[in-house]
Amino acid sequence: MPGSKRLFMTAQRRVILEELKNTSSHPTAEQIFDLARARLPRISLGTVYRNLEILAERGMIQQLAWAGTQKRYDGNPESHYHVRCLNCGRVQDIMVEPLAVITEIFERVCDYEIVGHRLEALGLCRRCLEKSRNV
Amino acid sequence: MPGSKRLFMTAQRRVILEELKNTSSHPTAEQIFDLARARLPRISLGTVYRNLEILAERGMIQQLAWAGTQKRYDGNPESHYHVRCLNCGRVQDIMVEPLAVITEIFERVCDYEIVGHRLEALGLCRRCLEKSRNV
DNA sequence: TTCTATGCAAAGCATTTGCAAGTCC
DNA sequence: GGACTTGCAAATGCTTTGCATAGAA
Repeated sequence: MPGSKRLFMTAQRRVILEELKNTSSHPTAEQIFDLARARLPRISLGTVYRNLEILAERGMIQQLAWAGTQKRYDGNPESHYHVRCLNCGRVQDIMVEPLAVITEIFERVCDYEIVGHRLEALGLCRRCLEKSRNV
Repeated sequence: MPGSKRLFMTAQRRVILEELKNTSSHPTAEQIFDLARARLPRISLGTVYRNLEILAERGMIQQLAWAGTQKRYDGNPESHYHVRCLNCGRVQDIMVEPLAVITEIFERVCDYEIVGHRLEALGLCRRCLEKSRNV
């Protein structure tokens, strides 16, 4: 079962966690690797992936994973929504309370016991909108 | 721009489309490949991927990028929601109109132009609920 | 001292692509 | 006939894994 092993707080793990907490850009593993390598030049990409996996498993961070896209990571473990720019791929937080109405509606129309949902909005960020206006 | 080319209805394309329309199981490309190969033994996986891409681009089918590692496909091009059973992994269609309120709310709290969203409910299907009751 | 983690490189997996030959309209 | 597709195989891109060594408690 996940979480049954002891968790050593190595320099690598601490740096990864810190960098993730210090950004709101929902970076990819590669971007986190770059941030971490600036502080620990010998850290490897494999270590970054391994730690991101472990930290997500323990609920210390969030993994934003949709098939067909690169995974992104969020230092905020609280559940919240995101918007993704279809043009540049940027992901940002949405400051909205979880929508209970979704659970209510879904429970009414199917015979599942609904325990949650994953919702991500798709759109165009202001930067990309402006760029396309100036073509 | 997508859709500017003529679209030939080859045997491969027809079979892929038919198999997708005939199932409600939201198969992966590989599963569609197996279904198609039963009818066209020489079809290649690359052709399946290419056609799924083209058909989705033209709005004839849907590409579902859910949590997980593989994309899934839906022969129903109308946008609709899905529930996933956390226990057995089954995915089923939800017969609900797209919730416009989601777009409204998201547009109010961020400066993106929202063009859509992906929403997947998570829960336990009746079969799994009954099984757990009988333990 | 023991269990856990790291670096490195190789492997894995889903998907995409180049190309010559074939097919559709 | 010309545009579009196919099969095949190689390439790509992201992620995971094996293994010997290093580090944490």
